[in-house]
Amino acid sequence: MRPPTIRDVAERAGVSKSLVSLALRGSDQVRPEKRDAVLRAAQELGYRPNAAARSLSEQRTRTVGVLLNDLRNPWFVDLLDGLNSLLHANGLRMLLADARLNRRTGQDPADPLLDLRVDGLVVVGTLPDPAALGDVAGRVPVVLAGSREPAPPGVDVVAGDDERGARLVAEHLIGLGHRRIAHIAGYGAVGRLRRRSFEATMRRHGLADEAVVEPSDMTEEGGYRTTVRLLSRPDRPTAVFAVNDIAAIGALSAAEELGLRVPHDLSVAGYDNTSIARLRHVWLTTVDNTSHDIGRRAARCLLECFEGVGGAGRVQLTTPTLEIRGTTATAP
Amino acid sequence: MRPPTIRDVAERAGVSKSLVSLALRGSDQVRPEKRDAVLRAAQELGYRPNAAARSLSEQRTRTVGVLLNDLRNPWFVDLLDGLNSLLHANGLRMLLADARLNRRTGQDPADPLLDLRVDGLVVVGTLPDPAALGDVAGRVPVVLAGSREPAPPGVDVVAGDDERGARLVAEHLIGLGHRRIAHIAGYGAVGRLRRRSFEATMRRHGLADEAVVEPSDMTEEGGYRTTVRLLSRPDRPTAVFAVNDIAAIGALSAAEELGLRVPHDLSVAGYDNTSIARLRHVWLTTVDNTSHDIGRRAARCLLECFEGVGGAGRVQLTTPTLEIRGTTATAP
DNA sequence: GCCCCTCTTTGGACCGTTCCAGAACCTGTC
DNA sequence: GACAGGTTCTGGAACGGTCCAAAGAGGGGC
Repeated sequence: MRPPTIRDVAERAGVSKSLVSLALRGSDQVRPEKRDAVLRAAQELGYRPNAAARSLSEQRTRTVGVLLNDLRNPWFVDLLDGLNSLLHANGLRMLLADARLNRRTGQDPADPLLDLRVDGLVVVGTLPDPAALGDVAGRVPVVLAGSREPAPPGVDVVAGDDERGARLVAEHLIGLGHRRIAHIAGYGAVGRLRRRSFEATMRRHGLADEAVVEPSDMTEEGGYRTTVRLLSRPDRPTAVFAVNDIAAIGALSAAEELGLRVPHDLSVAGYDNTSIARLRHVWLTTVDNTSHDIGRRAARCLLECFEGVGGAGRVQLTTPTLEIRGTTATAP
Repeated sequence: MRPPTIRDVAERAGVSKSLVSLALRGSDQVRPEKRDAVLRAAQELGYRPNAAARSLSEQRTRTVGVLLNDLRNPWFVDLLDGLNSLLHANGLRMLLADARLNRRTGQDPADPLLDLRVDGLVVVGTLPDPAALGDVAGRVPVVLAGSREPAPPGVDVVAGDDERGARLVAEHLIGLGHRRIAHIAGYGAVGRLRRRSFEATMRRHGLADEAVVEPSDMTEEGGYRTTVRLLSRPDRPTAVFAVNDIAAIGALSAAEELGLRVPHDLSVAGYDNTSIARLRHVWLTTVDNTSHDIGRRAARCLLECFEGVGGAGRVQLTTPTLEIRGTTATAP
């Protein structure tokens, strides 16, 4: 009792398998009555084309692989949404893989996707091992989305403008009268850009000496510990700008624990506008990266690659906006 | 410049393609020197077996489809982890699909997975349209994980014991001296079971008249609104048990807004032990569903189905545990 | 009636694997 | 040196689609 094949449909409709193939793909070379007969037969048998056979023959899978670095930090959800909407409209399906899940096996996290011969690859966020991308990029179009890691030649990058976003936050805090402002920094390209832009903005406002920068690992725990350190200094900052929302949440906890009220005694800002920042209980001032737009652009990039246009190693930046919520206020 | 095929490897190693196939799959029928020659040739050419061709020939894809209902609520992350560990150990890959993303197209969200001829399907959480599963279950082994929706015949179910979990929460609150306890209820099987068990436990402790139940849509917004309603009653409850963590977060916001301190004036408990509940800033008392274990069991179910054993429509329940954190305390 | 042209339809090759029956190659025995 | 019996290796047939060259059907003009 195996699933019906195109030959079964052909037999039932009384035509050749070639005609079934033509009819099912909506060719206008087929006489209407035959087309209807084929469609009816397919319907009655519950026929579904076999994707493996099709991609073997077509030499393409109509599938785009999406490599996520960590499902736990849900900042990428909107990005996927944007990506999917455009890919879907072009008859492509999306295959998700979690780099963290496959990491333990020692092989490249993209391997399963490459075995499946995906037509393109979207790498979302910062990868554990960006070097491995070089090989991959030679075989299949690759787009980096949401992170500005240095890309191998020929790989397009779509991401938010981290420098602009960090500047928005810094200027927002300075505008509120804060002078002593701390930055919980992160790693990778994202961490570096946000940090540099924060420092530059402080300098431009003559506050170079008031800027405090402490590194963190971009987790809640890291944000917490870093903030405890920051707030224990004699010259305590009145505002903290965290490299991402998760670290900002850690900062909130630290403030709370040390008896400081947010935003009355301490202002806190994050980055990414994750769903956590939008929780009323958190209501974190943060930067919105227009992730949906990033996803759409990444999709467009890939589509262009398929047509032989793209792949020029372009870097596209989207313009982030500041989401002012409840964790920032005028300096005490 | 197409990727090398098994024939290219055969030519380079000076053997037939059949032998390459044998050698690459680790057969012990191959003389060591030939095996090494094949492996070297494959390595040099950067050969990767074509998954489409293989599954066409093998009549199986070595792939399990995982249908998620919503990536936004990250309670399923541990579940995936458990699922993946066992599947991976058995040479199976995991393919994620988001039911919500594909919903807009009107087709069944499992369609892309079925076109790919996945060997099995794991449905994670409550589906928008459970009826559609009936058809699918006839074609391919299906396991429902993490939700106790009524399953079509032959579909196995693995989930946490919601009744037990809800009882744990109710008894915890009662033990803390709370009498007037509210439940923010949800929908679906999960919502019904947790609610019933809450009510039964209250009754068993002679508190049937003190139990207040209000429905919600299991979102943060819903939890917020429901709690505002609850706390505006003349006979205000001193504890709130929410159907899930997200709704509990909404409850926290409502309490905060109405000037009630948690847990001093109001105790709040959730369900699922999501990463949000673990945030220090939230530190929510909640029920841990042992999701990792649920994932492993779901994987085992599928593996049994592949061997013709399972598929008996069994229901397996795991034993949840109570995570007591900072949002519950003795009654005021 | 014949030829040509266009519109439909068809058989067969091909995509890259696995699987299987049988060929080729050893090794030892008489 | 022939033969048996085991171990290695190979060619060709699947698997289920797409694609293409060519065959068939119809219609119009002579």
